[in-house]
Amino acid sequence: MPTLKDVARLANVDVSTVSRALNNTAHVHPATKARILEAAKELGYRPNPIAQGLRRGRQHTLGILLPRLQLTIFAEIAQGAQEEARGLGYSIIYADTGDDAKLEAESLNRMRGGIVDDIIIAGTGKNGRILRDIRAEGTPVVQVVRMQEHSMSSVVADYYACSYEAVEYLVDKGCRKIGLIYGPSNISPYKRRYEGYQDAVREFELESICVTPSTSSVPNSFEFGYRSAVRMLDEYPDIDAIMAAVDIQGMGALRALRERGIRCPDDVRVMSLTGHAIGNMLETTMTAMEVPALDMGRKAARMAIETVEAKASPGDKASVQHLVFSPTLVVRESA
Amino acid sequence: MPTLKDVARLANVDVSTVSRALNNTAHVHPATKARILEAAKELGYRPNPIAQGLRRGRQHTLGILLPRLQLTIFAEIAQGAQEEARGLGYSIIYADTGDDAKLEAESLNRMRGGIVDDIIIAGTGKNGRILRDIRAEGTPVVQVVRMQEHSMSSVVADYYACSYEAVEYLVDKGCRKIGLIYGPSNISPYKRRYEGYQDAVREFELESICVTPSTSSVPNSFEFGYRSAVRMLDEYPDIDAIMAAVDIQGMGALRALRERGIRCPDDVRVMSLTGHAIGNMLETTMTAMEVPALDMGRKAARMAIETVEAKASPGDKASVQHLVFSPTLVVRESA
DNA sequence: CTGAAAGCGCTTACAG
DNA sequence: CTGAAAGCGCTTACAG
Repeated sequence: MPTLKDVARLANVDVSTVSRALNNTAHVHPATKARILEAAKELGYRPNPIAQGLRRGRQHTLGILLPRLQLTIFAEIAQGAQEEARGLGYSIIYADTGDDAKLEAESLNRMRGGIVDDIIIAGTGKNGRILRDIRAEGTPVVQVVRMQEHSMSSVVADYYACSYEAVEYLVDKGCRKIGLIYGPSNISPYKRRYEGYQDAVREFELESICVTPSTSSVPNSFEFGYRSAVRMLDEYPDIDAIMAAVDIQGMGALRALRERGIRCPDDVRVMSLTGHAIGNMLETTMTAMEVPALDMGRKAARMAIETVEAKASPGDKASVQHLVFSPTLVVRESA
Repeated sequence: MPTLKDVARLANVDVSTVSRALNNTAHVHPATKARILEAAKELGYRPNPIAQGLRRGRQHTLGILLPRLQLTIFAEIAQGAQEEARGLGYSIIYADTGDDAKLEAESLNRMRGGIVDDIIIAGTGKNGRILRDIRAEGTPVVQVVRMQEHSMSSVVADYYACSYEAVEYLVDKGCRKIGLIYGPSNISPYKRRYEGYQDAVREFELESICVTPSTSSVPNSFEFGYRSAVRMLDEYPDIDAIMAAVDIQGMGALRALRERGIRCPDDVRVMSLTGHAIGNMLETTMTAMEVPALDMGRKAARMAIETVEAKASPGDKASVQHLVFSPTLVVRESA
């Protein structure tokens, strides 16, 4: 790969002049400039971003840490973030943490120290210390989907409303026995969904039916939804609605119903509390409180990048923003 | 962030000694070493990977370009690659090309020039020139899923066998009118699936039923599968099996059947030619030729990284490998 | 308008 | 065993 030096030699000028000509950072005599541009072209010169980054102190790279991509809202978050980052001239360094605190810490530590300019994370909630250190080092951190640290910016959906409004809708449809499939309440969205559900249940004087499978499995999964639904159907044979925290759990519930010959929505309604694209691609399409995942990803990226570009001081509290997206009820077949 | 210089000052030695002590790259007097380690610890020193990369000429970063992640095999490819890369001490720079040649070229150009050490790509097939240039610059390129350039390594599945064996299976089940939903044949997996289908159809003396939707839409999508199936059912009312190139198309086909009250598998069987995780998470679980996507991602990453680590010379043909994974028939409900 | 110098943070021959 | 120097490829005050 040719370097600045090679171009300078060919054009018979100093490297600094080449740099200025190529970056339009100072007046360079038109004739000189022409010579330089031609030399650069001839050699197929392209600046080394690593060297530029080291010198400028900025890599134009955004780090993203997500629990997993497959069949979750995080795939759309990642896509939105990537689109936005690309538009702003940033690359994405992506790490899948598998919701494992150790892997997450490892990835965070790999990212800090100059390799990324800013970080977007949907975290396990167990590395607050590292995150705060990173932020103190001057790297903006934006939390997406999950909001665990109030001192750092966040882009989330109103998970409380997702639950509450879903119950309202189901009650309106005549349901009185509404079960909730959720997940560990140390993760903020699950917690908020649970709270919204409990408040609504109290409000409408319903029985609270919350179930998680006995065996431990990843909450954000088909298996988890399926097992939760099976248990619910066993313990509450007269249940008339199942709300799943996320789409993939809802798919598990639909499968459980099908296996038992229970009709949906006729016998039991099923609803996803945070739907995204997949709800519309099923045999029985799924009614859901939809969340604008692509937009959330875009916003998070923009927020992170703007903070860097504004060179906000590390502890600048004014630059901390919390964005909350409202869900939209999308009625399909399942409820 | 503290630098080597800061550590050196605190420990009262030269930066070079600190570097040697921290990297275990030469004998350093135990006492000195202890002092240095303590100083490093006290300051919370961590090496700047960007500077290391510039100096060493290696970034320990792997670039991955994929058409899209959502609901495709590429999400698993990405995950496998990421797991493997992590294990080998590499980060991932990820770019979603949306199967757009321009975006792909843009991403490739952003990645070249030092930011990544190697590249994994499932490409559009339209940037062969850039890929060859990148390879000539010394950056190993591994093609995954799609194999467009014979001069570069690849990790793919045997798509021909996927089709051929699926037809065999369906014929064995008594099917005689088997339709194929596929995609643009300038993309190698679609082409191979088509060839396998045609050969099998000829072999078993069946009618060739290939349909694509009139309106243009992304082939790797639910919509595409749905529309293709609808058209097939209209034009061949006595069809008894539908093979979909990919899972998400198969889901579209299942939906089309459901809407028309056609029973699956009783009336029409549905099969995916390259199944992955999702086939098992549906109301009607989907019979598929399964492809080990996670493994393919892992292998591709390992291949790319090993080539870098071996410092293979750019044009070293000996380092070009083509890996082909065989599919496995997984019988579920839909066929 | 242009060159020479310093420096981003690190590593690695080269002396001693 | 350790320091001083050069250099990875670039940018940017500083002179002129």
